[in-house]
Amino acid sequence: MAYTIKDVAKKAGVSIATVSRVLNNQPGFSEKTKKKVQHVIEELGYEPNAVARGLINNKTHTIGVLFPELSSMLVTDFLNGIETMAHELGSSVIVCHTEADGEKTMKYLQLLNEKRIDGIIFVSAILKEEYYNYIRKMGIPMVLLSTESYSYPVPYVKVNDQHAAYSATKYLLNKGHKKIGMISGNKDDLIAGKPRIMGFEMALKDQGIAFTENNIIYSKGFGFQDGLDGMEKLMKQSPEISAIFAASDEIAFGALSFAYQHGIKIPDDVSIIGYDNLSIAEMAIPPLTTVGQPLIKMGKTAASMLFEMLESGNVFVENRILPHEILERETVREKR
Amino acid sequence: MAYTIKDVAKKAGVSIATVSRVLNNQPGFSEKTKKKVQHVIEELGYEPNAVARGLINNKTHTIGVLFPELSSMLVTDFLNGIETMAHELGSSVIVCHTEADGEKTMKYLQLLNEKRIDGIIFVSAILKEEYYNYIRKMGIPMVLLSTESYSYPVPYVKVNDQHAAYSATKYLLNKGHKKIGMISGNKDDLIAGKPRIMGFEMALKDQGIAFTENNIIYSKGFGFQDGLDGMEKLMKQSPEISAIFAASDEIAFGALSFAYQHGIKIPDDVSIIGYDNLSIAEMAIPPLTTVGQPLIKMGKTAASMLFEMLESGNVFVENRILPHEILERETVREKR
DNA sequence: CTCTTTTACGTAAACGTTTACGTTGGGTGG
DNA sequence: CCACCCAACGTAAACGTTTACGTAAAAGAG
Repeated sequence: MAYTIKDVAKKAGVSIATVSRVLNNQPGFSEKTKKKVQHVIEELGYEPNAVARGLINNKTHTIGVLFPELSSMLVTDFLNGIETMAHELGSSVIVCHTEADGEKTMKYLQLLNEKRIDGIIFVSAILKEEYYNYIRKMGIPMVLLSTESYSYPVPYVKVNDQHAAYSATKYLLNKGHKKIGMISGNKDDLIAGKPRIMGFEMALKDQGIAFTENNIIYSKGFGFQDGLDGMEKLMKQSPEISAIFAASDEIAFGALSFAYQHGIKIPDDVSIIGYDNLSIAEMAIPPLTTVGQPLIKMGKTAASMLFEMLESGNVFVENRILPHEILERETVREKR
Repeated sequence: MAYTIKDVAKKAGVSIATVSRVLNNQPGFSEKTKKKVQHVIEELGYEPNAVARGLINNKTHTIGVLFPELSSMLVTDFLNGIETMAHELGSSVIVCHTEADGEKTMKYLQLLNEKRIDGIIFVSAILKEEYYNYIRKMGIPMVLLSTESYSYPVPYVKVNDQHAAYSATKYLLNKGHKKIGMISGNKDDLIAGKPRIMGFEMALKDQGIAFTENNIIYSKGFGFQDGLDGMEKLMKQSPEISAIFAASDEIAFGALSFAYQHGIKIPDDVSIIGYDNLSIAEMAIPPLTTVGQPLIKMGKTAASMLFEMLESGNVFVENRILPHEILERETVREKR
C-alpha cells in the first residue's frame, strides 16, 4: 500500500496538517520543518492521493470529452489539441464515444457525473435537450467543439461552415469553373450539413450562376463511402460538371477513389476541393486541395475556454469562430 | 451542490448504511425499505459520488493509456478498441500522450499514480527501466500494446512482426517478384523495426534470393515523409526493383505519393505492399494491399487482459499474439 | 520587563462513501 | 413460555486529505 500523509507526518515528527501545508505551499511552517518534511517525502517516495483531495476540494482535475465516434479521422487532431492544453493546465482527459446514440450518451454523462469531473467538451454532435438539461444539473461548465446549439446558451468553438463553404466554392469559381457540383453531407444536419450547402449555393448565386438540384448530391454522412456513392451519382446526373466541392475530406477521398476506378482524371477532367484538411489530405493522390479547419487549434481552444470558465466561475464565455484557410494542393486546376 | 447519501437517508427515514446497502444490493434490507429508498433516489435524482467510493474502495474504475503520440493513425483504432472494452467492463479511460519523451512519460505516470487509476495500457513505445520500476511501485497491473519488453515480465498483445513481414514478402515472391526492396523503419527499433527487417530478409533467403543492403532503406520512423524519402532513395539506389515491402502503411502512402509525382505507375511499374491496414488503406489510390493488424481487436484484447489481471489479482497473464492477415487490394500485380 | 502580535505549529472536523459491529424485534423450535 | 436465531436495521469508524480553530512560543512594541 502506498504511503499516506500520516506516514510522512509520523516520520518527520510533525502533524499531518503541517505536511499538508508544505505540500500545498500554504503559510504556517518554518524553513527548517519544510526541509525536514520534503526530505521524508523524498525518502518514502510519497505521492498525495488525488482521490482524497478530490473528495474534499470538489475538484478532480479531470475533464470528459464526448465524441460521437472514435473512428472519424477528425478525432485524432481534436483529441490531440484538447489533451495537450488540458495537460498543460494540470488536468487529465477521459474519452467517451457515444456512437451518436442518445441512450449511450446519457449513460456516459451519468458516469462522468458520478466521477465528478470538472467539465465537459462535447464534440461534433447535436446537443439534445436531454443532454443539456442533465449537464446543467451537473453544474459544471461545458463547451461545444465543432458544433453549436441554437437552443441553449452553450459556448462553442467552430469555424464558420457557411463562410468556409462559400470560400471553397468561390475558389473554384475564381479558377474559372462554371459548372460546379457538390457532394454534401446530410442536408438535415443543421450544424455541418445545411450551412455548407448554403455557403455553396450562395457563392454560386453571388456569381450569377443558377443553383440547381441537379448539381448537388445529398449523402447520409461525411464518410468515404458517401463520397464514393456521391461521386457516382453526381457523374451520372451531371456529367458536364468540371469541379466539385466535397463537404468533407473523407467524401473527397471517396470521390477521388471513384474517379480513379473509372478513369476520370483529377484534376484534368474534374477538379475537387475538400473540407477539413485532415492530416491525410496531403497524402492523397493527388494531394488534396481543401478548405482547412485548424483542428488541433480548435481542440486547444475548446480546452482553454473550459478552463477559463472553471477559473472564473462563469457559466458562459465568448464563442470562438476560428479562421478557415484554403490549402492549395493538386486536385484543382484552372479552367481555361 | 449535488445530493448525498445523507439527504437520501434523511428523506427516506433510514440510516445511510441502509441506503448504501440498497445501492450496492447488499443483504440487510426489506423489500419495503428498498422501494422507499429507491423512490427517494429517483425523486432527488441522487447519484453516488465515485470519488468517495474510490477513496474507500481503493478502486477508481479508471485506467490510463499512454500513447507516444496522438497524431499517428494507429491510435484511433487502438483507442477505439480499448475504450469500447473498458466501458463495457465499467471503466473509463484517461488518455495521455507522452511524445515519446522520458521526462513527460514520468510526469504522466506520476499524475496517473496520484489519481490512483486501476491499471495502465502502454502503447507502441519501449518500456524503459525507469517506467517499469515506477509502475511496479504503483502496484497496479499493466499491459503492453503493440510493443513488448525483453527485460521485464509484462504481458503484451501484438502481432508477430517478423512473421507478418515474412508473409508480406512471401506474398510478393509468390506473385513472381524476384527483385524486391524494402522501405523499413528504424533498424535500431527492436520492437517494430528490426523484426520486420528480419522477416523480410528471411523470406528472401528461404526463396534462395540473396539479401543485399542495396535493396533496403532504413528510415528514422514509420511516417509519410519517411516513405516519401525512402522511395526516392530506393528508386535511385536500385531501379531494377519490381516490388516493395513498406514497413508501415504510412510509409507505403509516402511511396505511393512519390511514385505518383514521378510518373511511376503502381502497380504496373512497381508493386507495393504495406503494413498495418489502417482504415485509410482502402481509401488509397490505388487501394493499398497490405498485411493487416487487427487494430481494434488488439485494443480490446489489451483492455480485457488488464481487467483479467485486475479481477484475478495476478500480476501476469498470458501474452497474446494476434493473427495478421493479407489484405489483397490493388497495389500488387503478378509479375509475368 | 510586560503586553501584544505574529509565527509555527497541532487538533479535530469535514468531504461522501463502505462496512464491521451492535442492537432490536419477530419468528421458530422445543 | 423460554431460549435462540436471524432479518433488518442503526452507529460509528475508516479511507486520505484540507482547513478552521486553538495554542504555545517567539518576536516586537512600548
